[in-house]
Amino acid sequence: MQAILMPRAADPALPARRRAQILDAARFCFAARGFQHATVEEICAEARVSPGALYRYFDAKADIVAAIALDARAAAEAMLDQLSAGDALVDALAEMARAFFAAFEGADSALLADIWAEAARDPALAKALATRDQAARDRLAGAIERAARAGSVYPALAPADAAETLLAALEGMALRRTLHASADSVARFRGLALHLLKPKR
Amino acid sequence: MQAILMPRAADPALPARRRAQILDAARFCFAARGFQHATVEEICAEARVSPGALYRYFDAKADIVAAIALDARAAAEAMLDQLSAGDALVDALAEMARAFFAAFEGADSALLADIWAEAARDPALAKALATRDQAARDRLAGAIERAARAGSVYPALAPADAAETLLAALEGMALRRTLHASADSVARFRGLALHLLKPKR
DNA sequence: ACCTGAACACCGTTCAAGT
DNA sequence: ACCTGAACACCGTTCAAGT
Repeated sequence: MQAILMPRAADPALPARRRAQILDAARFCFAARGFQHATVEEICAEARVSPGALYRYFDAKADIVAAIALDARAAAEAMLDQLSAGDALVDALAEMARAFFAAFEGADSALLADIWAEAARDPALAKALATRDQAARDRLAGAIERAARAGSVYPALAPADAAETLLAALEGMALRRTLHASADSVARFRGLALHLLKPKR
Repeated sequence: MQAILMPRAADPALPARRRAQILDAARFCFAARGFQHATVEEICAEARVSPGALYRYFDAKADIVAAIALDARAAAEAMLDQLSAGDALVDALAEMARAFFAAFEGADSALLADIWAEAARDPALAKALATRDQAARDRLAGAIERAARAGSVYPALAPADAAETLLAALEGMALRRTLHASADSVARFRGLALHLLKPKR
């Protein structure tokens, strides 16, 4: 009888597994049919769960969106972790730009804009993004400062300002690839970094 | 009888008037309740027309959105027309940035991101935006080139590249204001223009 | 020609019922 | 505890009927 009133805890890893299962399905559906166009029903079918089950793990479709949006940006920003080696900062930045643009290419191109659109109307997502962004900015500013101290670059701006300006340009260029799918965005970003950071050679 | 088969054309200005009436109402509703949150029913109530009437003038809600998005950008980009006076190019650019940021402030902050999100999945809007954007870029590049020829700036990049980079940074900074409502975006953009254009003094 | 408004289709979300 | 799936509420869009 106690066994009924206080049932043994079922698989404690189940919630995490279900979440992953749903997120995977959502990623698939968003990539296939676009971000707002994919329906909860489709996600459920792909994840093989009922709507009721989905809503047990996420409060709303927007939450799924937010989780995936954060993941997408985190993956693209992970490049910034490799920036500690101060020697070839500009090359490392160009590589980061390449990775960032690639992350939001093709079917995912709408995702970048959608993240901003969601953030503009969802304070919780905006806050989560801001936290992540602050970390990215700090890492970039730190890399610039170290390189400057080592004498390998002569930044035209304070490290924090240079970092913010570079990230803004990166974001803007990524968005603008929607209009003119210019293959030279990476080169342009590299050129900007070059002129803002003025490396030794 | 002919009068019935071929009725005299009613007020030929009516379609334009109705469109303006609906767009005004939509602008009001979007500003009040946000962009995706405003319903067609609300817009109809505000414009004092029935849904059927609205759909006579617009094929879909997305078209209303697109029309307003284009208008908003056009207004902000109109600043670029004042750029022909080559003497204080950097100051003029800073003023343009201020106007651009102001256009997408507060309730309209989501609008900027929504424009990009819509463009990413609506080729027609993307094309319209691309055309407008090309014109803006050309005007900016022209202003830079004239200033360079006059010897008042010494741009670090080719005019076209400088223009594209500046517009990308402008866009990115405008978006990033969603995260940190930094009041110094204008100053930062001015700093970037300064370093890319290197004015005489 | 232009409009109305009820009806339709669709989709995010909930909840009573199951195991 | 976890899940199902029918039902609900809402909203973009259409269309038969009016003038």
